[in-house]
Amino acid sequence: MVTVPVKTENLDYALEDQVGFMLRVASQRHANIFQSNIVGNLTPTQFSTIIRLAEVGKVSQNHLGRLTAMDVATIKGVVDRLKAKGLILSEPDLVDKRRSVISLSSQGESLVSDLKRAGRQISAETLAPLNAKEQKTLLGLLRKIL
Amino acid sequence: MVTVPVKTENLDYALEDQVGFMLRVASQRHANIFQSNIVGNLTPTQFSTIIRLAEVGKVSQNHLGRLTAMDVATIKGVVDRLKAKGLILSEPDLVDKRRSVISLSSQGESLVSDLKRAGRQISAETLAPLNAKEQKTLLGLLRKIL
DNA sequence: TCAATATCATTTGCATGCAAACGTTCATGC
DNA sequence: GCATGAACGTTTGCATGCAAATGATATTGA
Repeated sequence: MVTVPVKTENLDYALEDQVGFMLRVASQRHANIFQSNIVGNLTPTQFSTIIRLAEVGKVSQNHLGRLTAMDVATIKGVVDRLKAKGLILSEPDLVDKRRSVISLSSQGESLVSDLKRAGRQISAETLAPLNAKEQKTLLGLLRKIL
Repeated sequence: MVTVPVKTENLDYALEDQVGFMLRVASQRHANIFQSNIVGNLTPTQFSTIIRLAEVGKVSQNHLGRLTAMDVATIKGVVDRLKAKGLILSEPDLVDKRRSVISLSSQGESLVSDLKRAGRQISAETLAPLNAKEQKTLLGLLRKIL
């Protein structure tokens, strides 16, 4: 009988079973589904920004970033592009001179219900491989690791 | 008694409950954990590339991209940066002149077990809010929507 | 054989996504 | 009142991530 030394750290590491890898791949599939269902040529972050603005009305740019889980640099780029598309407005805050107040334009407002409809379809399609119970379970578990 | 028309598409759309939004936020948290645990200043895609190369040895660049769920343009950038760091090698394929054959350098090889150890830690920390059963459930459900 | 097709790698353009540094403005506490 | 620190928005730099176009090379099927 002999004992064989084994480097345990080299065994059992399957990249495709790691949560980070799976999150990346799942995000890719979702992005595909998003792109083929979305209206108005919006990206996922642009979509989230419009939806949030529809909920909260006027809000400062950085606060809008926090409400949509975006860095200050990221939300700035998103806001710039949505402004260029005419979907949102930005005005200086007269009380706090540091702030820009962001809001939906009427053109942005008119997109909201179509966007919500598309959003529902996108979520449904992404979760289509799961039955109703599994869908709830997945969302519940994902919520715990945010 | 009157009936009231309701635009159903405007009700019940909670951004934070959509699978795409949750995937994005979960990926952000994972990226944070990754960054504070990884060795050698690698990014997640660079990490995946090294791990896969350690598994498969020599492989063409595009095939390596498929093995790591990366677009041809994305894997090219990752390969370029890993080459610049001296962790991988690329040589022309003598049989198929279209191909570049990618492999780990000895410096890259020597990183692998530390990377796997870090990878295990990163996955564990990401999943730490869940108990063992929940972790298995989440990974199983994620696998179904890839 | 050889034309149609597919694959490989590259490049460009656009859009996240984050860190870090910066100047401006505001709020707090002494 | 006023210094300290916090928050706001901007900019730069780096790294994904994908679509689309391009040129070179292989494969195939008639």
